[in-house]
Amino acid sequence: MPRKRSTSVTLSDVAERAGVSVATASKALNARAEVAAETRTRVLRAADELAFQPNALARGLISGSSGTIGLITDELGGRFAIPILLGVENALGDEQMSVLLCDARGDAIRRRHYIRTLVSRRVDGLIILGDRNDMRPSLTREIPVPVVYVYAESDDPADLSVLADDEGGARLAVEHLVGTGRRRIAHITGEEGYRAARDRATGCQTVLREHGLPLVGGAPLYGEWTQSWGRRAAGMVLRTSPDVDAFFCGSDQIATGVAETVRELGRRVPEDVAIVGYDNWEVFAAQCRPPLTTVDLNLQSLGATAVRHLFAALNAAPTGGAVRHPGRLVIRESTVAAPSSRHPAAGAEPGPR
Amino acid sequence: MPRKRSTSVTLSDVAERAGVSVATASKALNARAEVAAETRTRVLRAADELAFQPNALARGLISGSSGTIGLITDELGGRFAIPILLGVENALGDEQMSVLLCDARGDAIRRRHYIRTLVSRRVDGLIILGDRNDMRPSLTREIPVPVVYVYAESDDPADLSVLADDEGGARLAVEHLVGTGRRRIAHITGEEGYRAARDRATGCQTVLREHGLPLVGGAPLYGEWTQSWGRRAAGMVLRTSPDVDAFFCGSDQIATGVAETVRELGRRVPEDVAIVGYDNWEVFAAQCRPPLTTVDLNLQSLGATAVRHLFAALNAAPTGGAVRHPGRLVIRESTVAAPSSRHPAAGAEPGPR
DNA sequence: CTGAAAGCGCTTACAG
DNA sequence: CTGAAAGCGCTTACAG
Repeated sequence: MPRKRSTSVTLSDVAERAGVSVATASKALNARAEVAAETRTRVLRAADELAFQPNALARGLISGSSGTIGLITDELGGRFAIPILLGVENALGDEQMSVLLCDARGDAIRRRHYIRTLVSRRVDGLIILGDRNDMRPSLTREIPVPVVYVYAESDDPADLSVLADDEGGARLAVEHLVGTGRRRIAHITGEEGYRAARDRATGCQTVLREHGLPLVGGAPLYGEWTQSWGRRAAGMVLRTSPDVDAFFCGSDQIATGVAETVRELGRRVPEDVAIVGYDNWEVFAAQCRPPLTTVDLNLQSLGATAVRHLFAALNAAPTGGAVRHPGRLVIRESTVAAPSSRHPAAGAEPGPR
Repeated sequence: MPRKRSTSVTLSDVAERAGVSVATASKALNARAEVAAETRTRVLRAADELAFQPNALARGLISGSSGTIGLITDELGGRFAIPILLGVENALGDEQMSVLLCDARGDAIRRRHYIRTLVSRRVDGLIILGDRNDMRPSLTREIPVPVVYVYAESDDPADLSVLADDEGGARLAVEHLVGTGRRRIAHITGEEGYRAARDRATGCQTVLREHGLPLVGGAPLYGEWTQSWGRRAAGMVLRTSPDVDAFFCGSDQIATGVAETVRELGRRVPEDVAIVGYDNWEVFAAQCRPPLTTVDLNLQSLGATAVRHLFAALNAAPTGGAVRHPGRLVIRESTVAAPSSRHPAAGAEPGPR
């Protein structure tokens, strides 16, 4: 419990210094029309000299709105929460809103506790940020303010959920592969338990079917979201289907592992085998040998979209349903040879700086 | 601007339903002593039935304290902010405090704006979270509440800064290498402009000097914080100093690159060459071939420490100075051969699941 | 043990 | 154009 705060400058301090009433001071500072220009200047100067900062708590009490949004995350540590969070925070800043951050760590008790706290703090709305694109139980019933689910879908169709468009992202990737002449494409991805993995596989298979192409190996290779799974799976595919000419991978980590094995088994990327990752996680995608073509989920803009929907719900009747936010393809050298590659031999490392 | 909120349940609703005054209701809910047990039960039941949540804004107005802490980050996207943030958020939760999160994106204008906003919201204290351990200008003068700097040091010695102990971390790493018999140690690290890089180099060189050992190559190899720099630098060292028997790296990313090159040039890790990373960034450290021994900065507990110091400052006269938070060594197979390594040949990949 | 009253810092009709 | 008054939802001396 903090010690009693040193009293800060208050509106009546400003009013006194400007020689007006607090009512007039308030109007002057809030740029209401009915204040004489000269009076306003005086008040503004006084406020400035005293470094007056209006008490947002008092304002909130009156307006019934705190100017804050609660953001409850499942797992901040994951690699999806942060970009989304950044998009949310940025979009809220434009609206003079602040974000109260709570990390529930995937614990239902904690989540409940945080919801109570945030309601008590009179947040104007709530964003529930999931750690995977999957379905999850609605929490809206216990929350008296508008709620938007992000990177997780509420199981109540009356709730609004903003999701990454995994099927669409996979389409972009595989269409790119087909468009650059690949015909023997395999799909190595993460755990089948993730809807994201299944949706990407669906998008991949749909495109192949549209082009009358087979999926090498006959089925997606589900496994783990790790480089080591990428290495192993690539080894299996290269052994059983040596004519494979492209890998579409469920993540950049997997793609990095795939690239290592392809390289070690003596195939050239992209000349012999193309590789596409997913996530555009720079530390992997840009540092892979060669750098990875990959799908960027546009997570920041997904976060901003969520905020836009939340504001719509604050101002009007909320709408439900799932919004799929599109990704984009980032093309690097793992699918298309660099314009001026001096040494076609693998292993050429770019120079410093 | 949100629409006028649907009026929420208020203390007088509770009081009315319980048949008491708001004053009594307040006392009952706050567990003050001077309330009859029977009255309290009645009030609590009424509050429960109405799902009453006290208005934190009103409470804050009275107490002069909002029960929130402002957290201003430089770059949430970096890999250090999140673990620290988690530690901070968790420690604050234990104290019933919420965190208002603002990402300044390294922009001084934004930072100023956020400081004003947070002061206006009457945060009880502020945490300034840097994106590198370096020195930076103090902001304390413009902030009327206690401030703690984390993962960045204020240039005003009267301010309190909590930093990662990079020199100590490097000592742990190099002492481990020396202790396991390495004598020809090289140091490959990131940009010299980072104090973290320089401090780690200092720690490394100090330990070597204490043991009368040379630094292979004569000086630390400063470069970039990337795998590709690790690959290049390792190639250089192996060419010019083929008797090198260990690499201490400034990051796990660099170490990953080093491991790749060492492997490709036919040396075994750890038999011929040991590698130590820095950061314990799991997606790199655990997925490296072989998994990396590395220094964990204990960032979560660093965040908790910062909160502890902030609370001390809230309750008493603040103290200044820089606190160095210790890291710890995480030992994996890049320095010590696994107990039962069946195939000493490189490339053995662990099984699935 | 209970309740009426004052007040936290501000805004907003409403008189003047 | 300005200011006195009421009120946002709560807590806290202070009477009773």
